[in-house]
Amino acid sequence: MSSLVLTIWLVSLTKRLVRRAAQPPDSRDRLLAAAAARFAAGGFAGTSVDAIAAAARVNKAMIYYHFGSKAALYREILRDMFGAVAVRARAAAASAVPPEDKIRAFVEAIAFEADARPHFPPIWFREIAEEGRHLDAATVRNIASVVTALEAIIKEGVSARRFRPMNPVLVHAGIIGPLLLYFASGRMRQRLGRGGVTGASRLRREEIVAHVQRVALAMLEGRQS
Amino acid sequence: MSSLVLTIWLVSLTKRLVRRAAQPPDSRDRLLAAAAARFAAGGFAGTSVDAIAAAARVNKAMIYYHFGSKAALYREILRDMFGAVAVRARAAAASAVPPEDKIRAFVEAIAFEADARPHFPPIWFREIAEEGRHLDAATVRNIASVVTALEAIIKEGVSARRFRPMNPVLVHAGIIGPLLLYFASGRMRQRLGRGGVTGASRLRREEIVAHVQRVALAMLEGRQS
DNA sequence: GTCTATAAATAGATAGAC
DNA sequence: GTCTATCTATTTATAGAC
Repeated sequence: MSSLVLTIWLVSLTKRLVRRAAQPPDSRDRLLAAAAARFAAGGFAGTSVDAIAAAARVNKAMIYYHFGSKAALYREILRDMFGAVAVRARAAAASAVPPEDKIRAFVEAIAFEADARPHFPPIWFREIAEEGRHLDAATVRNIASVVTALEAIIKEGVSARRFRPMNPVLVHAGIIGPLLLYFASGRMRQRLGRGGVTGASRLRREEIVAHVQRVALAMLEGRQS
Repeated sequence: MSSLVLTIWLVSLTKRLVRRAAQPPDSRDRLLAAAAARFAAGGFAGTSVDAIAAAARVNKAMIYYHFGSKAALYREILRDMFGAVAVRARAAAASAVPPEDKIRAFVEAIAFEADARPHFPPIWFREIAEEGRHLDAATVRNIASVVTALEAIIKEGVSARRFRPMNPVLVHAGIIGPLLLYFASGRMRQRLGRGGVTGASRLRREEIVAHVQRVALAMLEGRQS
């Protein structure tokens, strides 16, 4: 490697490090993280740009500098969120394992994203309630591809005579519904637990994931009607 | 029946009919109905009192006359909603049928309320996402009693050696999650259906209810690990 | 019970200096 | 890229006439 190239690379690295030292995470990333958390807790309408800027400890005008509008910032979060879920769901469908394991991997994929992006379950719930008013065409395609990935797994299982045919949307609801409910309701469950509901605060992540995996497989393997 | 009683009854009936003719449903009821629909579609923060008043075709000041504030109007809707669900869930648990039928009745109770109050699934989703910020103590008790009713059914089934012991919150999530998702996502499913997702617009109410009933019973009867 | 007018606070967004 | 100051529209809520 020529010393010129090395020098250029060193200079650019130094610049980046200096910038990071001055304002640790990039203001754009800080805004994305803060906005995701605030939108999850308060919804699009319930979250002001002032609140986002304060949570990110960034000047409000930076939202308009980076994203152009509050709505565009929100769309960016939706795109990232559903994009990541779609990638992981497609990966589960494409892996080289038996269909039963693909169903388990699909369930785990949703749970993984709920852990990686805690804003994802509440925001998904809100978007459902809102009838997808904020979703752009690309995001709708991503959501559709999650269901399509599940459909492909089911079809494969049916071809291999291990599953019986089922409406993929029905299976999807049986998986996504309980999982999102669990991940989005942490605080609510604790409140119910203090109110005397047995097992509300005790329910663990591995239990619900295993439960949803068993339920989905039991239905697909069709041991009852 | 004395003619005096008859006359009093006729006069009161006439008064009511005249009032109804002048302003068909009571302005209070119109506001409650309009607010429920708007809060479901837009959330608490996303719905203005102007929008509610316009939808109810009632003057905005009537909201403050009848309810005192936007928040109090919203709480009134939550109280009615969760009160009705709790009553119906407890009725399912208290009926004189075998535990299997009580589970089926519990599922049907949720579905019945989702039909009777279409604002109920989206608003429940929103309250979960919001971590129950708008819920007063009475409403939290009502929600808890829904889970408690389910717990009583499970315990009865366990005593009768027909169910195995299960965390009621887990069973609850498996029932409520898919049901709310189905009832809240009508428009979203149609959009996915147009986007090419198989069976998205085809899925019928009776299918999902029967599915959730079977799933809950399969888990409780414990034919697999 | 119903309505108009308006107060008071907060919202999203922009201009322009640095 | 960052910040201050500010414009404009909208928000919840109330006062007071009818």
